[in-house]
Amino acid sequence: MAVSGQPAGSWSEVRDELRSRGLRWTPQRRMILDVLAATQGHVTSSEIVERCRERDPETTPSTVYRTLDLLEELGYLKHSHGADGREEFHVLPETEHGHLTCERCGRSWEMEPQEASDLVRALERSRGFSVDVSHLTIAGQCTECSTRSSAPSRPRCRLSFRVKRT
Amino acid sequence: MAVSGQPAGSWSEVRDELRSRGLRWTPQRRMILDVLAATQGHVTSSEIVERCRERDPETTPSTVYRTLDLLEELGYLKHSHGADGREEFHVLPETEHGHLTCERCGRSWEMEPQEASDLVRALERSRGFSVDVSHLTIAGQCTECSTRSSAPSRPRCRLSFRVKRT
DNA sequence: GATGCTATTGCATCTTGATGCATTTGGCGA
DNA sequence: TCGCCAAATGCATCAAGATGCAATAGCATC
Repeated sequence: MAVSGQPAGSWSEVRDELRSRGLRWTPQRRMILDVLAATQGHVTSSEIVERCRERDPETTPSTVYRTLDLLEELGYLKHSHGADGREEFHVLPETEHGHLTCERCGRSWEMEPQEASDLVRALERSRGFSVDVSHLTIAGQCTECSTRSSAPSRPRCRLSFRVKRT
Repeated sequence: MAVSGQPAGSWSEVRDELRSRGLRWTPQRRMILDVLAATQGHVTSSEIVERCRERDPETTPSTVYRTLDLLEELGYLKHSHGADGREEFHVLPETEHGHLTCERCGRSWEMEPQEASDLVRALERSRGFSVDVSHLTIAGQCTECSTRSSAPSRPRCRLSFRVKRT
């Protein structure tokens, strides 16, 4: 796999890796990579679409989505879920981390892999299941919300999932 | 809160609970509850919409979605995420459980709360965060997929999240 | 039984993406 | 440099929901 810890310069390999797999280096992909290279931390796919549109208003969203999918398959990106619940990409390399989201106030926090390590090990041992921590988003209630009011108030965010149907 | 362990008969309380909160008992809600009462285990919202349509082809999807949201707020339903990744409702009372999903083969398994109890306790202790296990879906790779081929094959399902924007 | 207030419905529209297909175009081989 | 062919793009369309709004209709009261 291509990226395994290099700093941002790794984008320059993408072109070669694509070619070596019989895939193509197109102007659209180049632009999307430029946008990603100028990005750090979390970005939602629609943010990326917007940023591409700033550079080229002709940008087709589906091309962007497909490219993001491809880059994730190749290991240059990872996605998880932001505070607002939408798909969110992590531009690699970045420290792996999961997320906690409060169902009441909607805030979210990053979680070090080690915080979940017991779970990870337990599932590994008992089921041979290896957890993808960076994809993990744990919903629940944060301290503040659980202490603030004990009334069963309405959850502010109802998370739902969608999947790429293949 | 209304439901706290009663068997299916608890649906009959819904009407009264709605009224006591100044909410209304409408034919549409009645039908949706009939559908839910005839349901066990997991159902996706669109399955519920379909079943409602079987009874009354006039059913408006948004009414169903809104009713499901309401019922979840009232504690009669819980949602999480199915193998195909879409929103999935658990008709309560049901044993609380989380889910594991394999990112490669797409299968999923139920997980007893106790399997996650270390994590739950750790987060409770360190952050006061109380995990909503029944909402938890852990992505990763199942034994079979991790042993079957070590090649970094393409993940078959890209999960994404959406949230009710309030 | 009639009335009025307001919760709910139904409709139209929006959003985030996924997908099928015809057309275009990288880029390898000659 | 040219041509070819599969990969990629762009477009149109679909899908699951969310949401704003005007019209409808529960239901508590009289």
